Amino acid sequence: MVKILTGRPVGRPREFDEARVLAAAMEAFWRKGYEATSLAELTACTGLNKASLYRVFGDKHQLFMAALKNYSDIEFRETTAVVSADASPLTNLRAVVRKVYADADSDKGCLMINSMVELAPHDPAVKKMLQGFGEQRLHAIQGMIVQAQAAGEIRPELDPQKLAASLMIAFAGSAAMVKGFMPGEMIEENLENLIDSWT
Amino acid sequence: MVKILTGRPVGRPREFDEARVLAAAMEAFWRKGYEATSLAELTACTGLNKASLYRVFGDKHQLFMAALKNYSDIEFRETTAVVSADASPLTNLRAVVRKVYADADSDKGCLMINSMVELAPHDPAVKKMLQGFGEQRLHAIQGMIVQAQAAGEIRPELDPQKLAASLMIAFAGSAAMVKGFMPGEMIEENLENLIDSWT
DNA sequence: CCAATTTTAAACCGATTGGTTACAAATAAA
DNA sequence: TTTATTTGTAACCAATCGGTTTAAAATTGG
Repeated sequence: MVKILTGRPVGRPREFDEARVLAAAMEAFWRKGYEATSLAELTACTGLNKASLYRVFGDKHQLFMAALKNYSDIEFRETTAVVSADASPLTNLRAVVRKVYADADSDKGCLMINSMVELAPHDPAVKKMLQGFGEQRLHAIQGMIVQAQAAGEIRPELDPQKLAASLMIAFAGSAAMVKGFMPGEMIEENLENLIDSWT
Repeated sequence: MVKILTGRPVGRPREFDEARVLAAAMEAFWRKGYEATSLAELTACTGLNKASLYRVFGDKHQLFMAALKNYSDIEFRETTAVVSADASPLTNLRAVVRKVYADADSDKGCLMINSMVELAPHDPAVKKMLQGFGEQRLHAIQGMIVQAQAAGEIRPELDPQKLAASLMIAFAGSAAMVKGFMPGEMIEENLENLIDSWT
């Protein structure tokens, strides 16, 4: 017997959009952190009840991991999207910097940095996932720096690996400071100055 | 009737040292964060039972605030202690930088940065306290930079306020990155390079 | 010794936590 | 129309949460 592929699955159709639910959960974790976000809040902001949430996403920790991955995917996709083929490498790097700090401008900061601070030391799964995301970004930034050096826009004697690391640290610091201490403009200016010091 | 001042207070003598208890609580919050540290863990690591803990320090939030202030006091005192009268301003600044990143070298990071990320956006009392600690450090660093410029050790055209801000951001980023992504040596090198770029 | 005072220990508290189960509703396939 | 399958709702669960109360133990002062 060959199974007929009708577009519709058997059983009662679900009344929610999986992507929207994940986005709502991500927003909650982003705003309040993992521990401080209760299942009750999650059901409230997603509109789903616990049972549905569990069947689709697993437990709270699995849902969090999915939300974290979702955040990284979106952030990385949107950030790489700002580089344009006809711009100079340095111009593109500046665009990426602007995008990154614009994302973390609200007092929510960056979900990846928030999670690294709150969870990484005692949550191996989160730590491993974040290390992957970090490597991905470190290499992407390093690649852009190498290109800019080839184009003569960044001083060639500077080590691309070290520059990339310093930019990552500045990103992390920005995401932390914006949550309680420094105004966005001060952070923006600092990032611009950092890039300027490379030229 | 004049009250006689005998050294010993009336009533049953307490069996614990207040400073040691606060240090133990601080350590717990530092390692696991505010939300993830339960009263049960606090009683376990301090040795006190809930009733004693509450009578002496108030509720969990008050205890946390005391622990946070304790952390800041200790860190600031120890850091300023490394500056020596006979060293050059820049040498002292380098010593401070080494001390700061040495403190955050473990994967516990820095309790102030941890708290800023976890709590500041939705805890006004914590946010206000951290802003105070931040201003204190910003001014101290800025003062050292001005001194170093007067001594001709840092380029005079650089804005001391901006340099101090960039160092604070680098500190915050270091404290975040050490918790899950970057090895201590990479962070150390980055901070050294930052200071070098000012000379 | 007795009264006042303070600390300790443990039982106790309602509320909330993350998580499950039982069942009715809604659909496709037969 | 019946059966299988999946979803949504809500009641339910034990464990833990932060916090309080009660009473015994230990001290000073009279």
